[in-house]
Amino acid sequence: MTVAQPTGDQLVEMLAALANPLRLRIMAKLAGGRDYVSHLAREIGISRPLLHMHLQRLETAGLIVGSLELSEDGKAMKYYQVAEFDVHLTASTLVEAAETLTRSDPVPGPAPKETPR
Amino acid sequence: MTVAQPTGDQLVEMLAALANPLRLRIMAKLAGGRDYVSHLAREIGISRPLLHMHLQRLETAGLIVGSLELSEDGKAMKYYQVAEFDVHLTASTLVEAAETLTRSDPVPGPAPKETPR
DNA sequence: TTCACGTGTAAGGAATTCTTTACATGCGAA
DNA sequence: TTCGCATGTAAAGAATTCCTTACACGTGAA
Repeated sequence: MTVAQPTGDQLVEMLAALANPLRLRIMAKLAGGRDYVSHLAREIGISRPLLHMHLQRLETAGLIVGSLELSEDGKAMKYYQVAEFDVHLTASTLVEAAETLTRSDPVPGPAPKETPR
Repeated sequence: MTVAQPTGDQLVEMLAALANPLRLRIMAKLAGGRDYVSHLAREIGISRPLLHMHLQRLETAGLIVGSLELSEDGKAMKYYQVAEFDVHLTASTLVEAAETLTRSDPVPGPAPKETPR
């Protein structure tokens, strides 16, 4: 599935996933070809659990896809590869995205008032 | 100045700035026309100090531009408006961005080793 | 059996980010 | 002078995110 114009929530998740130097490098590495977790961790020079966490974040955001495969010598290998995506960031695309925001922050309730001194 | 293909560090900063529902709404609001801080805070329904911080984050990222102006009745008004930007997110653009990453995380030093049990 | 290498995940602390509260300034109008 | 509305910022707590350490399991080869 190709992500082009995601909803506001999806966009926020994607951007948050990409807004990290480490994850950006991970994406770049994977863009050069699929790889499995342990090997990729050594490539990049970080611990496997840490990479694992970042991979999850990227996968949840729909930026990469993982598949568990069995190597010839019987080992379980988890391969990841970049998903297809093409996101355009522009004032107008942000407006569209903001319209479909459901989550979180600004509670539509009463505006917090600033205590006048 | 129009931002099109920012450096890795700049991109991370921009994405981090946009990866927040509140700031996305702020961008969307400002895309509909420039506004000053207090008014915008009421519009969106958040406290002014909070908005102030988010605006700073957006401005630092180069996504908005602020200008302090004097209203006719002598009040200092800080107007913000969206900057021009056009960022394309694709596997290949990420690769380019990652090449110019200077900051932070993965220390090029020795890879942290996982204690074998 | 032990070692090397693959997987996953939980627990804890460090570091950031987000948010509120509170105080500071300045100007015009009542 | 006081009030309303504009600005900015500091301090403190809550909530997240990031990272390390440590444990779990499984398989093939020595």
